[in-house]
Amino acid sequence: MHRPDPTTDPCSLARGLAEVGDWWSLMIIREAMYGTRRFSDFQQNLGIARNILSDRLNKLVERDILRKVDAGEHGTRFEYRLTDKGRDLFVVLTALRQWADKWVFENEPPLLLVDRASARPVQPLQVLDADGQALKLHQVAIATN
Amino acid sequence: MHRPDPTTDPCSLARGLAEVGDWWSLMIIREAMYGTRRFSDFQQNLGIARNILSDRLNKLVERDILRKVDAGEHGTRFEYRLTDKGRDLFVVLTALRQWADKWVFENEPPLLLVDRASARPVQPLQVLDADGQALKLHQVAIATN
DNA sequence: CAATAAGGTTGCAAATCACAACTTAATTCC
DNA sequence: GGAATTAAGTTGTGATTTGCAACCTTATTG
Repeated sequence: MHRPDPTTDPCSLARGLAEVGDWWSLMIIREAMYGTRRFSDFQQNLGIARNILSDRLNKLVERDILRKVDAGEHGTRFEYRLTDKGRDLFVVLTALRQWADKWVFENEPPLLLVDRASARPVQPLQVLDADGQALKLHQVAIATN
Repeated sequence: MHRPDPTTDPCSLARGLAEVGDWWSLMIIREAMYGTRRFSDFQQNLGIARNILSDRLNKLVERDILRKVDAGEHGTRFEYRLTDKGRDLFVVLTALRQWADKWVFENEPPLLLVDRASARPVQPLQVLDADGQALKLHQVAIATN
């Protein structure tokens, strides 16, 4: 990927993509959100090659999205857990999930994201203005900070 | 990318990723949201190789995220425009943008997404339950539909 | 004390990507 | 009205990244 150096790109979208915008990274993050923590479990649940998994886990740890924790006292078993930064990707993954629910499955998704307490589906995400009004693409602009 | 065949994966996240989860595809979609429509303009604004751009544009058209429109009557000039499906990715890109604003730029993003009418920044996206209460990752579950 | 499991690393073949050059058709320039 | 330029690609070639399988090392288990 010889794209414009993301570490100097002023667009946060590009910077975000550079950190997590990769098939396996996102699948690992999804899996972590489902509760997976161990190398072997990621490997089996995702069917990913071990070297690729190793590489992605290291990168995600580098970027402070996962934390590598010693599990079992002897330094031979580890857990990879989401950091706050990683956990915050929940909104992003939810947005993509909802998009695909709507457009790929045409509103008949086989799996549904629900509120654990009430078992009712979560609301569709919306971009809101400062007064809480939903905004469409053509109603927004990019301003310099 | 030898990942589990996304066309049969019941997880909409995986299906969504298979459609747009690629650096260049997302940058093209971002660019399209900024108003870019022509092959040459995408090429120059993104600094992407022409064959890769050609490939990604074709795939995005295939997937009904962009529409290829004849501009100028003679079939030699074209425009690539977002479809409704493509435009709906606005929420996804906004979620990622906000995440990077917060975590990569540490709340000092150089560029800001604002409401065009009031020039005030848009609200941070939140996953809400059916009653409008914000939900955290650990409060949700996946249910079969 | 041999076998298995966890968590990797290494080597190699296959797929993907980037860059540059070429193509074709229309338009503008002189 | 011929020459140069622009739009929108396609093709070829080499570099990079990926995937798969095999190997390694340090516990634990039987």
